[in-house]
Amino acid sequence: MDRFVSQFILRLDAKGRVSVPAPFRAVLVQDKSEGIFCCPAVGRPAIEAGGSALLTEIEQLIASYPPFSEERETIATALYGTSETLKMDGEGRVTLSDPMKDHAGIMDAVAFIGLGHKFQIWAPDRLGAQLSEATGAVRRLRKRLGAQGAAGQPHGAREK
Amino acid sequence: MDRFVSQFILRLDAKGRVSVPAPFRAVLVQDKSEGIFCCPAVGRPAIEAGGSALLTEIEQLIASYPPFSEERETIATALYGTSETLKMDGEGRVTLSDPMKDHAGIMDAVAFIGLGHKFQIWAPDRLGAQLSEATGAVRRLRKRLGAQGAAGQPHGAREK
DNA sequence: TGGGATACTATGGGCGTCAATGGAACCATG
DNA sequence: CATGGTTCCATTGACGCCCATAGTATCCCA
Repeated sequence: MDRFVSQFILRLDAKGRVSVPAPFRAVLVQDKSEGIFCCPAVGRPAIEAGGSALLTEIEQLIASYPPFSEERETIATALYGTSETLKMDGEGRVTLSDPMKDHAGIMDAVAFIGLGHKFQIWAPDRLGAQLSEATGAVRRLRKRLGAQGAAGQPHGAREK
Repeated sequence: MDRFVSQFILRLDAKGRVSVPAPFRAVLVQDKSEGIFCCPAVGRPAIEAGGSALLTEIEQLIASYPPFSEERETIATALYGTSETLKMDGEGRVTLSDPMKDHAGIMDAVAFIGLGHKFQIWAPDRLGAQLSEATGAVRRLRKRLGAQGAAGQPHGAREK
């Protein structure tokens, strides 16, 4: 298990703490991540979170812009400036900051959803809407790829 | 034996567990899969399941989109987010999650159907309708091809 | 070729462990 | 002294793990 998969709904307790799903913790420890790196998701009411893999991805995104360029400064500020590193307590719980909860619209429960090398944190009801929209997009994608008929896979699958 | 073939009807016990067919388990162990990776089939009341081959397939699809792109986020959310890795107990049984059972309409029994490098899990009654439809599709396909070859899996066999 | 023994699969149930959650004690800080 | 944050402990409920049973197919040997 070296990827973040599946989704989990967890509740916040009275002190605003929430348990990180055990499978996710397992991925993080083998990633050698002390804490959880996270930042607001651009264009979505969600929080990007993950270990060093996510950090590397962000670094590469920033590095793709020329040094000292306007865009690079803007991107770097938006991502690094709003990011935080949460640390887990002995029971594997973290406390989300108010700006984060505000960005995602999180009240008393959160949904963790795995995205492979990273994961996102949503307000459960908003994630539901996003998910149905996303599955619809995948269905359209499959149709466009010509994978319709009996149980084919999305890419290829031509009889010869 | 390195492919999933044939179909099996198994019952769920009181705790919601179901035995994975022994022939399928044999394929999974030589695939070095810890658990069974599975996700809802798009557009069908069924569950896609398999080992690392299925995971690789999804991974490649997602990797074909640039990081942080809108499409990639959407696809990853729909595929990774709705998937899970079931792990088998000592007797080769797994427990399907409620969302999965709900998606496939599974109540007290399931049908495993082999699809080569992966397999699907259906509610037995719904699979019957799907199968007759599929055989009809194959018949039409053969007619078009001149009624020779291509009588096997709908998505073509992979040479190894 | 037939009968018995054997191996294995599917299924049922009990028990222990771990994760999620709540709450209390303890330290730092103003 | 008050307050907020952090660490530690306790409960409960689910899940994983183990053993038991039955039915079936296979194999071996007479």
